[in-house]
This record gives sequence, C-alpha cells and structure tokens, in this order.
Amino acid sequence: MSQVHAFPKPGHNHARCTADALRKAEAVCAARKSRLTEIRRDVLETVWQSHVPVGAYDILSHLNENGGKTAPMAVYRALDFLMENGLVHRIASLNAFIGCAHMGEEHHAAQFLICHSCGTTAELESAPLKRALTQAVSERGFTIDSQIVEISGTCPHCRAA
Amino acid sequence: MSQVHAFPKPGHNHARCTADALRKAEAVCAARKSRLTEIRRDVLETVWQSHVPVGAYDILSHLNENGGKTAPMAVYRALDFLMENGLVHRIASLNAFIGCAHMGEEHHAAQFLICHSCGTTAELESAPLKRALTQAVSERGFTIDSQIVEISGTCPHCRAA
DNA sequence: AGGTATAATGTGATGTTATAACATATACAA
DNA sequence: TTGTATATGTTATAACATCACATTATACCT
Ligand SMILES: [Zn+2]
Ligand SMILES: [Zn+2]
Ligand SMILES: [Zn+2]
Ligand SMILES: [Zn+2]
Repeated sequence: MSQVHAFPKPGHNHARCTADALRKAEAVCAARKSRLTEIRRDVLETVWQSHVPVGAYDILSHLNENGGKTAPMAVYRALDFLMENGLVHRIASLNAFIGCAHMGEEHHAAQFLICHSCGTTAELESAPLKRALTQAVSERGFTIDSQIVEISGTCPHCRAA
Repeated sequence: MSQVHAFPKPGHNHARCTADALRKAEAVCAARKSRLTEIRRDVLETVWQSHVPVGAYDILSHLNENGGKTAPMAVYRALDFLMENGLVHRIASLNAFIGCAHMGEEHHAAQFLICHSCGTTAELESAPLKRALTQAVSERGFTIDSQIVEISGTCPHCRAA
C-alpha cells in the first residue's frame, strides 16, 4: 500500500510518466469540474517533460518555440490553475514548478527532495515527518495553514555515480 | 536547558533583541575572523528592526533613507556574508531575510514558523522534527546538504486576538 | 436560439528580486 | 612598503512576477 516512492531513475520510461500524469489530470479536472483548457494542458505537459523543476519563463519559451506569442501572464495563470487543482507544485527555493506525483490522492504535505547534481526533484511524502512537524508546531501554539519542506542534496543515482 | 523557544510577543522589549543580536554578531565574527564591516552591520541592524522578514530592497530603502546611494548589489553582498556566517536566514517563501535567533549556537536546521497575520517569523528548531526528516530522507538513499522548512499559519498571539 | 453572467485569455506596461561584469578602494600580512 | 586578498562602487541587465484593462469564449438560464 503506502510504499516508499522510489527516486526517479535516470533511464526510466518517462513517456509513461507524462502520459499517466496527463490522464490523471484529465480525471481530476473532470471530477472537480475544472476546465483543463489547451494552454493549461500545454503548460502541464511542459512541466512534465522531466522530473526537474522548470521555471515559468522556460515554460514560456517552450510554448513559443514554434513562433507562438504567449505572454508571461498566461503561463502564470495556467500555473495558478494547476496549483489550485493540485496538479503542479511550486518549488520556492528554485522559483520553479514541478508536476505533482500524487494527483487526486489528496496528499496534504508538500515535501520535496531536490538533487542539486541532476536537478531531479521528487516528493518525499513522509507521514512520520508530517506528524513530527505537526507535533512540534502545535507545541508552540501555532496553527498551520501551509508548509514548505524542501531538502537539497544528492540523489541515490548521482551518489552512485 | 533545551527550552522551547517562545514565539516573540507583540509588546516585548525589542531593543534588547537587537542589542543582543549585534553583540553576538560581533562575537561570532571575531571568533571566525570575519569582518563585520559598516555596511554589513547596517544591514544586520536593519534586518533586526523587527521579527518580520524584510526584503532586500526594503533594506536598501532603509539604508538610503537619508540620501544614501547604496546599490542593490551591496545589500545582496552583505546578506550573502551574513548568511555565510550564520547571522541571517533567507525565507524562501517570502524572498525575504530575518536575523538568526541562534547565532553561534551551531544549529543545523533552518525551520521557521511564519505568521501570515502579523508577519512575525520565528525559528522552530525542533530536534524531533530534524530527526524525522533525517530518517525519512536517508530511507530514500538521499544525502542532505541543506533544507528548508517554512510553516505558514497563525501565531499564538494573533490566534488569541 | 438568444441573452446574460462568468470564466478564460489577450495585451502592454510595470513591479520586484537578483546577478553579471568590471572598476576602485581598503585591509593586512610579509 | 608593497603585494595580495578582500571589500566596495557602479552600471547594466537578467530573472521572476503582477497589474489593469480589453476581448473572447463558455456556461447556463429563459
Ligand atoms: Zn518520469
Ligand atoms: Zn541526482
Ligand atoms: Zn524582539
Ligand atoms: Zn501573528
């Protein structure tokens, strides 16, 4: 069941990741009666080109590769939509965005492992960590609204190399 | 000993916080043979004007209040120095900076509680949380270099009000 | 179908945060 | 004192993000 998610491997079949993600996104939006419009889908697809967080202006460049004329605002609006619907996360320490690995699974925590060698970023999603955090915070009389956990280091694959 | 740090109270004697911070900073720099130059000290003092994280350009404005002509670069360089020496932290989710509450005490974690009502931001510094984090991360074969934990919510004082 | 409200997108300007590149000045040790 | 590393000055620009307002598309009611 609650298996520890493996860190994305260098040579994995990423086309499947992307396809899965887009399919799930369609389902989530259908369920929520949110409209996954063309630009939103394009942005999501761009974000899913890899497991490396991508900047808003990189997304923009990608969209405009073939002579498009999309403006930054459109990208940010699409990203806002995708974040509101739990399809994309923002990595604050990088000012960049990454596809959510747990669409629709209502995961509360946004915890990330960021390899500063290959850039690959994965969701940690540790329940014990979440508990420790909740405990520590409530001990201090603080009420949580949102949290950011971003851990930078070296991923297993880069470490092996 | 390892007492739970109280969240800064609204009416506390903050002049003492500032004075303590500057004194400790002098000591830390002396010990490390780092030079706390005028601009670095000015930036540190500005950062310590409150327990609310302050943006680089706000610091800049403050420095230039009386006709100064400091450039952004100077502020960022001072902030880099202060961060390298553990005197200031960056709050990634706010693009802002705050004085370190544990100067010289070699605390490894940078964990913050951010009240989005009053802006007051305090270091959490929870050992159990740090352990849970280390555990969860190493289970996944990841090697930590640095971490960011930023929790937004309502502080005890704002909650009471 | 037509009308109307809401949602989404287009567009241009601007705001905010951060760094590059190179010149000059200062500290400090040999 | 003189060389070298460190710190600062200066100008420009990169990178990230939002405002404000116009236009278009879609939903949904009559
Ligand atoms: Zn993949
Ligand atoms: Zn890696
Ligand atoms: Zn204080
Ligand atoms: Zn508060």
